[in-house]
Amino acid sequence: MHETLLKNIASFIELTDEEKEYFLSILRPKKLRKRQYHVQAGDMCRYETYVVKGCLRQYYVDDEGIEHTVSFAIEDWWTSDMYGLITGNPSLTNIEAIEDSELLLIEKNDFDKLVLAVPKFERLFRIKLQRAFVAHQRRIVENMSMPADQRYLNFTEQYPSLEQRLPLKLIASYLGITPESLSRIRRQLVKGK
Amino acid sequence: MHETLLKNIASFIELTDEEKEYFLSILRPKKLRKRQYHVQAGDMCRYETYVVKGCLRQYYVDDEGIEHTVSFAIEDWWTSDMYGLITGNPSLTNIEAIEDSELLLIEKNDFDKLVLAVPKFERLFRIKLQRAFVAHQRRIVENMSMPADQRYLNFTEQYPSLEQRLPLKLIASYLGITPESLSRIRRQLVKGK
DNA sequence: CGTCTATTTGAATGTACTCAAAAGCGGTGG
DNA sequence: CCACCGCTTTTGAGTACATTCAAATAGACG
Repeated sequence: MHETLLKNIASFIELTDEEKEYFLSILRPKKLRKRQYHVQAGDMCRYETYVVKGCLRQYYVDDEGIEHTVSFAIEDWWTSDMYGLITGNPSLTNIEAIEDSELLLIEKNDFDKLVLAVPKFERLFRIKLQRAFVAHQRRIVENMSMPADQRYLNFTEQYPSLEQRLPLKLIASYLGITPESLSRIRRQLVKGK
Repeated sequence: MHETLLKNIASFIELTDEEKEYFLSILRPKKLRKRQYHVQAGDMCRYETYVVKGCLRQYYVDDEGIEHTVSFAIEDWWTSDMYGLITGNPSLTNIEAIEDSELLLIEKNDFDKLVLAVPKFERLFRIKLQRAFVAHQRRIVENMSMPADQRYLNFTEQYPSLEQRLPLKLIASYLGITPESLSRIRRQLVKGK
């Protein structure tokens, strides 16, 4: 059960059978239908989420009602409303299923106990956060330094599987452009070939 | 010695005297003159950096030679080229002193030993990285959803001390706009009052 | 099949950019 | 202490990329 998750973890830290069992015991499964919310802005989000199957999208809705995609999460990725999780405040973002999805949740309380009991998990998440840190910085710099067409090309290179699975509209909202613009960019790229 | 740093740490974790001593023993002081590089793109950056005094700027230079400020670090902040640090590859960014500065460095090797020996430090950095994660997401969303003038206002609210200390040019390169644009934005804001 | 949403296309608009030049400011050396 | 030099900031004019608004087309789903 949950081999992919354990394998993922094993690439960072080595666990005893006992620790594995403990870890697995705090996971709570959850299923979502396409278009269903996992977290809504205003909710208390008190868990980390691991995606077993499917695809989630985290997005922020601005004052004008425009959706800005913060992140996607597909199989073997983690997601959460980190803001809500660490501050205890209501979430600022929505997380919804783009496809029928199967998740594993770790409640904040269980998470806190886990990392205290088994510091290797503290390590695991520290390392994962460092990687996210780098990815975030990269995204920030790319958004500042590159025109939209190049950002789109980077996206398709970096996440080819996402490119396939996602509607244009959502990719546009991740890249920070309008669907119309992305449509035009794609046309130009096809023509250019 | 290094009371501010210890106080900062104490707000996250409690250390024994022995642990404090161990921690302090691995810190390496470094002084920089204004305009001096701390890290240059292409260097191996093998340390975390804590700013005792002064101000650093981390920036990326794109293909067209334009500088994009990734982060600032003033007193009691940490900085590093996280990419170089975790991959072992040469840095992609430059870190330079904007003012005469005093730093404390933790070598990667020492850091790795530290967090293994004292998991509380693993915890400390995990928590700090979570906060950085939230700050990064916020910056990404703001860059996507707000016009430049509002982003500037947010910056002045969020970092009033930085606003005072930094030349316009550097703030512009952090906000992802040209110095000319920021100059015009400031004029508009003064007029608007 | 019909409805609803996503995508494409067009035309007009706007925000921020580039290029160029002037004014302001700070540091350095005579 | 002042004059000069270099860098920063301001201002102007023209431009470009992406946007908005509107409408047509295509696709998905019941």
